[in-house]
Amino acid sequence: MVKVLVCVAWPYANAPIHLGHVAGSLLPPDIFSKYQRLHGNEVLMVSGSDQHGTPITVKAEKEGVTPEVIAERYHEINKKAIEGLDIEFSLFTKTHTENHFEVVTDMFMTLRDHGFLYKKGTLQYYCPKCEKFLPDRYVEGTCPSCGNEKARGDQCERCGKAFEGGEMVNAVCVHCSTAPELRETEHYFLKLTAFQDRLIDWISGKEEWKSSVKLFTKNWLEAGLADRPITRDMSWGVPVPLPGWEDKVIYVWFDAVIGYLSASKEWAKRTGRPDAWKEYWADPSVKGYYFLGKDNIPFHTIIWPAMLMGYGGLNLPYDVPANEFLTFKGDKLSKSRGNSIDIPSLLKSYQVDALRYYLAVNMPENKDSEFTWEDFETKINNELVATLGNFYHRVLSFTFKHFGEVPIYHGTEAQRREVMEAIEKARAEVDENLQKCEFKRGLKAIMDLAQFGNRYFDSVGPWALIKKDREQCGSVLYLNLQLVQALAVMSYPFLPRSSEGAWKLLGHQEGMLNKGWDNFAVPLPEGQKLLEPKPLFSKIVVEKEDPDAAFRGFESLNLKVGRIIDVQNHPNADSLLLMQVDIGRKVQIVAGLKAYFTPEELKGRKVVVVSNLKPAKLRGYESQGMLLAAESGDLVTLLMPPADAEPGDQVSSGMTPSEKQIEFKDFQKLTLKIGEVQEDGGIDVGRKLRCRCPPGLGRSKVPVFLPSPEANECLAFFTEKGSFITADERLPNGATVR
RNA sequence: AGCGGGGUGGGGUAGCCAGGACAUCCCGUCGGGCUCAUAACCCGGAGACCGGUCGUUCAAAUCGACCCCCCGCUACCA
Repeated sequence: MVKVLVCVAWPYANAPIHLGHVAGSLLPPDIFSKYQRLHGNEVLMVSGSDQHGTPITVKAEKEGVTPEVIAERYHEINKKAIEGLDIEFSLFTKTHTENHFEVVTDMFMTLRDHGFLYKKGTLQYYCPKCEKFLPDRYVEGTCPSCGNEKARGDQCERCGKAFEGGEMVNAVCVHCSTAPELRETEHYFLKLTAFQDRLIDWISGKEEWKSSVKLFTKNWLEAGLADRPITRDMSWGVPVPLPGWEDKVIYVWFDAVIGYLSASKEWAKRTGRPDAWKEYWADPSVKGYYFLGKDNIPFHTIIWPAMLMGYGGLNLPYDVPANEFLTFKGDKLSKSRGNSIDIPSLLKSYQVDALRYYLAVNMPENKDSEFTWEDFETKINNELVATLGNFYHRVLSFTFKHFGEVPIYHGTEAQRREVMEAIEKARAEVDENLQKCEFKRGLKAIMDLAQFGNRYFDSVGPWALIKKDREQCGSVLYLNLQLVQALAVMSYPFLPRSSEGAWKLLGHQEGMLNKGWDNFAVPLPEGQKLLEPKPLFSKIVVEKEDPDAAFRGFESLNLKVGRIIDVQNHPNADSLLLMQVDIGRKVQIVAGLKAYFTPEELKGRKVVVVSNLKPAKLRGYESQGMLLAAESGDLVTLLMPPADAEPGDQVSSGMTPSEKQIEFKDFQKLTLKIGEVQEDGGIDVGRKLRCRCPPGLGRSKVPVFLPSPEANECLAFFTEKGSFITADERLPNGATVR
């Protein structure tokens, strides 16, 4: 019996967790821990909600509530979702607790005593009336560079100039409009640079780490570490435990990783053995596993180890089996089909084990994987139900019907050995892979055994034997039941419900966990009464796709007719133009068109604008949309709205454009091309496509939307008045629009 | 554009770090079998010149160079 520490990345408490969290960082440690417990090992598995930091205060301000309200709300939601998925923590706590504050304080003070923290002063705005330092986003003033009167503390949103302390003109506090004064404020910094060499040494010994994790860490270390500030001027967080620092808190990234330790201590207190945590942290033979997504790697392979080195006496991570991401391209479609991807509604529609199976079999262990409803449906129905579920059920129901109990075994040892060897082979493979945190392979070994079971059942043909030789039939069923038992035990880490279900149907009184991992090889007690079996898994039906689904992607774009009012050169970039465009309201757009147009050519032109693009700063100036242009080699032309179009007209193409903002990268995924209208109403974009458009298109070049790059159908652009957007006749068919 | 990861039969994947005999497995597909089982199960077939080009080697999916495409982060991408 050994002890194992399992640490799970702390979900941030400003939103509900989604399937990506589950597949990436929650399910893997649960499988691992269940496996370890089945082996009789003692597992301490901890995590909790990461509740501090600015995103939570911002959300709280928006809703007009305190940060606690937000942090607690999502803590509860997420805790429930995790429990619903049968993921069992020793403790799933949160960071806004007295215990956590104490542990963070201890870490802070110890690192400070050991000389790994130092103070550094910076100039920052201070409001004399509110009597506090103002975080950057709480200061407004006039930008000295572009004259924008609504510039914020650190940077002007219009021209993007970054301010040094005090550069902004007429700064005011956004709360009370008092002019703030500049004061020197101090912050603590973690001396990461001091650990660089030790970390490099430590990493080099990590043969068992995934190559991606190790390589990423190595590159980061070789690029050189920088000391990082670990305190901030705000009030939501862990207070800095020093006199005179009452208005500051510990930076969230510093406090959150300490959660592993504080949760372990909290767990120990709760179990009534306050020192029990040391068994997992101070005994060098105990391995600590940290499960997280790839975005979190440096915190667990560099920063947290550095903190632990600086603190002293505690174990560093043994393995960090970080996963990639589970993505959902079908997310939008899923909503239109009445399927939602959030966990509570998934749990309402599908069995927990079905979800766990799909997420495990599709786990992003080595590269991003994608959740699709179609794949979900086929994997559940054709693998989980058809292979494993069917084997359980055909064996249990046939035996129950004809014997009602575990039959007596009259067969030969050779016959028994054939089955036991298959079981042993699967056992060895599952052991080998789960110990290395290779979950997909482990699951595959289980499914292979289920397949062996089906083959075996077929080969011995109990349905024929029962008519000829009841005794012999009982013997082969006995061996099949033995396989069922082995599968039940082995699959427990992945599929705990059905596993225990099968275990009970075999008539066992004692719980599986008590019996433990090795028990699946033990002979079943002959004569043990079976329970009446019912199928452990059911097939699922995912609703049919909506016929318009192909064009839903177009709805994510909110296109409007605009008129360019003013154009200036971007003061700070070679290729960018800065323009004001009327799209019913006035927006500023930054476009990389300087090489193709002069400001005079553009002024006054009607254009097509993506109006719901998420604003972004380009070389400092905010761009609140984008002009659609077609390009082919050196030829770049703007799309042309029809004569009757007015600024603000919707280019809806008969769909319902979304009001939601679209990320630029998502916009880039859409396929927009130039095509030529054919006699028969089709459109040639280099190859011929059917066009989903109303009549009235002349023979001309037009922009079209394709549901996918390979689609054979497209949608032309037309306004709410029904007139078409066109494009320059010189463009070749298939030119791209962006 | 820079950095990292990836491109393997229709879809999804293993193998690649430690090159070598028929390129793995799942799904789908085609043909057959069975009828205990949730039209589930079992057997067999078809289907891949392992993104492209060039190189190293007796031998490359596996090593190297260059190029193309996808994904993530970063950026004077809008």
